[in-house]
Amino acid sequence: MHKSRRNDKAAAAPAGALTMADLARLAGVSKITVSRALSENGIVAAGTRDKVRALAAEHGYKLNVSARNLRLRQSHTIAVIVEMKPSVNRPMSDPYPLELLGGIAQELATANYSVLLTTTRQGALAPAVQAADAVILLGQGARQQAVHLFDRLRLPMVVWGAPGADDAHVVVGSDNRQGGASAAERFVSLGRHHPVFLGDTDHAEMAERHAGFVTHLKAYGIAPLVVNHKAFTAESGFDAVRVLLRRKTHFDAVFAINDLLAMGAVRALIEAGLRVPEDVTVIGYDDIPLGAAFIPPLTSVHQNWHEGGVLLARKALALFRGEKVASETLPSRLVVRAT
Amino acid sequence: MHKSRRNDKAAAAPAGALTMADLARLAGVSKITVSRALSENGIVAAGTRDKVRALAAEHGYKLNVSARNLRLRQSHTIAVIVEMKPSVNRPMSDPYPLELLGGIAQELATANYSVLLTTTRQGALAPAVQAADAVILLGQGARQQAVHLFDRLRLPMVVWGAPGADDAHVVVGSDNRQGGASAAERFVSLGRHHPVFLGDTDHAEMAERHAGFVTHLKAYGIAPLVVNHKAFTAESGFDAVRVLLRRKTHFDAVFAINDLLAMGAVRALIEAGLRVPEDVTVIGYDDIPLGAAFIPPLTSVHQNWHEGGVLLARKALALFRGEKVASETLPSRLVVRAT
DNA sequence: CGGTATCTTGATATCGGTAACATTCGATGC
DNA sequence: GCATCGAATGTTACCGATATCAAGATACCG
Repeated sequence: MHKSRRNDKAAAAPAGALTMADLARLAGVSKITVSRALSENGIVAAGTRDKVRALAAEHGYKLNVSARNLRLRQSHTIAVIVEMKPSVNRPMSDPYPLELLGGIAQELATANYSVLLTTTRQGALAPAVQAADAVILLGQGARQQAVHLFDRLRLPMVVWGAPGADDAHVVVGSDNRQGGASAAERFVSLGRHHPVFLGDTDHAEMAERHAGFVTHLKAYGIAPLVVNHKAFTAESGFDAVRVLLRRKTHFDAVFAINDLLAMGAVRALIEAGLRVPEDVTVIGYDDIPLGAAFIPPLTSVHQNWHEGGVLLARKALALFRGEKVASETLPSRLVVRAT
Repeated sequence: MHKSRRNDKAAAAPAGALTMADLARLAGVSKITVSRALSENGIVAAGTRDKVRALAAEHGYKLNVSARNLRLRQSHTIAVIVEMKPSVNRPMSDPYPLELLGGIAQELATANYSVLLTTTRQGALAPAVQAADAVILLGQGARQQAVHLFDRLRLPMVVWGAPGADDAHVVVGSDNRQGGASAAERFVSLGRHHPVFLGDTDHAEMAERHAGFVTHLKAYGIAPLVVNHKAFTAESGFDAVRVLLRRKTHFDAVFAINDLLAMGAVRALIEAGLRVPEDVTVIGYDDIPLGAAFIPPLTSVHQNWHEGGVLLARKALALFRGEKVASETLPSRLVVRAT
């Protein structure tokens, strides 16, 4: 009554400043009883519980998360660090970070956890990141950064990407090697003997696709022509294939490590008067929506990003709980369409 | 020494359990002195400050954010709610939520704020959301939801979208009306007299684009053919144009409210033997990276999402501080390429 | 040299919850 | 009828930081 706290500052933040103590007074019980009544597994008489809950609802009581986190010594928060590098040769057209994010958010929400989002590019990490229970790292060149962060934060960490030799941290990713193999498999089953691999073999994930592709073909005595290509755009795919055609290279199949490259390739082939897939078969990677809407609809290797996000979240939580967690690779599957 | 706290649970969370009190003991000063030494504007002797800071760095001291937030009665957190509706007719290929998110994260980081990410789709909001200092809402059908949330949370809120009649909350969006007008402008300057509008006029933002487009043309006595179209995919753009061609509709320009639609339209035109842009000019909307990589490169209306994110963040913070904040519309601009 | 102004540091209380232990009270057993 | 048990609730003490007010140390003034 006498404490005119309501007149503080903007009265915005402390507006709903109803605490458990207030609620306890209203209900004629003690703080702890209120706490127990509101908590899921508190041992309270049904009558009291209902009364308290009704009162809480009526007055719009909000639990003070900071207080609880402080007392419980945990944050109920997982930090997600997204590497935002709108690099020249890798347009941010990829919907994948957002899909991963969606999966992560969904899974963590069901576990009653919050997602704290941070992007690199901004200099320092938000201070709250170090308070998180665990960290999930998304991004391409994430590897070195990951180690760096790990040392600095000393937090459980899960990384999205290609599993590497260094197993310093848990990695979740889709099976790029198998993806490459499934493309090879299809070429073989179609009787193609002169396939071309189009992509950047220096990139960790792409290297996996390349390895899977080459290895599988080798079993059939087929050695693909590898066109090492740094850029990831449709235009560069178009150009690459045009160069092949101009040189009169003989090939009857193209596996591009990315749908844009594949679409560019298809366009170049058609423009040169070749038929797709009769003369040359083309397989892309990522199965982006545009590929399905492409004309002709693109055959592509699909990755399940949403599920990847869910998995990342689960592993991060498990890691925090001190459970033993292993890296995991998600299967990818070839979606056969018209090319 | 005697407190074997280290053996708690997984020893993961309380591992770096170095508190200010510990640090104070090490430095031979009191807690509050440590607090002041670490805070930016604390009044402490230079010697003490350096000593404390060195000690903190050496032992990897981490500030307990929960404790500070509790004491300071604020969360230093802004909740971002992303409406994730992987609806059939609106593929999540749009990179825009991620770009907005990037802008928001960047701006908030410089203000030393954290981003708490939540998606709809998950039933209940994370409990931490109500602790946030403000809320930013991203998503298409956000409008009704927004009001609902506003009432429930009683938090300052900023919404991304088209400014509507109801000014219950602050809205940031790009100028769809102007975007539509700039497409019209280009058609006029090219001397096109039979333009087609392709898109869903029921959708708030699209309706704005339509209005701008029609209004601008009207000044020149031109009435476009409006093809009301619910879907947002390339395929549906393709189909829509094919229908027009089959009906022998006469038109020399197409304005699609989305790049995918536009690309589908271009494809249909080319397939029908028409030349783009000589016979029919096509303008898309959003200027997605895919469009630039399209063959031929797509002319499109560009929206500055990153800046939009920054603006959303700024307004959310201002709102929290109790400042007067108005809705704002960002200019969009036509990027002329080959179509 | 006494006294006050300034600078630096400290003791204490507090933010809003929850764990651990204590207490009350009715029910049950013998 | 008395002891015992268990359910329901309360008391107290924290979690780790910071604001407030007070006190000690040092410098400066006439």
